[in-house]
Amino acid sequence: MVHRDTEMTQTAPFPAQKPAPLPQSFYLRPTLDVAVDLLGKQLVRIESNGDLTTGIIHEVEAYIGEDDLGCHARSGRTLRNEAMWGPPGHAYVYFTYGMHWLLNAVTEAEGFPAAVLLRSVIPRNGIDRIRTRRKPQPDHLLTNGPAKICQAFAIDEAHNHASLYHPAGALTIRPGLAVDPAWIQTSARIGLNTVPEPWKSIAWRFFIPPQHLKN
DNA sequence: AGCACGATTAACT
DNA sequence: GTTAATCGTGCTC
Repeated sequence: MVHRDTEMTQTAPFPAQKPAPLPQSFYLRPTLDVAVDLLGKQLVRIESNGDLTTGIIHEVEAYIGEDDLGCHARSGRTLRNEAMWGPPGHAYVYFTYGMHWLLNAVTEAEGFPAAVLLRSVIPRNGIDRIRTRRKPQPDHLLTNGPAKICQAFAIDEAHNHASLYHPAGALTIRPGLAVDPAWIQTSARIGLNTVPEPWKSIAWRFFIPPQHLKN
């Protein structure tokens, strides 16, 4: 299989030069720890034809258990949300607003529903492909939203339950940039408009302002 | 069976 | 700042 890339600076073939995916054990930890540690990591999409698209994760949110009234698990296990009860390190991809897909990484032990929503990445490889999939706009607006990521990386229901740690997987998360803890900011989670307190305001959103990641 | 709404986005005033 | 788009899901009747 030939791996192609649009970056002029890319010389060695993928994945030889790329680090191995984060192991499943990375995700088998408290969700808040996983969320913080996902900042600076690389989201890596390899399509069946070898096309490579990657980006640096810099904004995430944690959703933790049935007691978290902002989490889809609040209404119990259903066909839609069952991936959150599954093994850690797999994808939970769901459809919302009648048109958008959103990507989460499942965390904690199998049987406990929790996940980290990927809200924003900075494109690294495959920017031309991202520009094609997204509507024309400035680069900094191409992947700065959870549904934008899925559109830019061609992620949909086919990836629900998929492993994020299998080296040959279509969708993996791999080591990326070193992160200075001082860069990390927190806030309430976005879009939980009708969720009761304290869940609406709890600071389970973690992000790094993009200027820190200009490497 | 019907209905309100969503872990959003883009376009609009 | 506001709002349409667009439909699967979960809740009510």
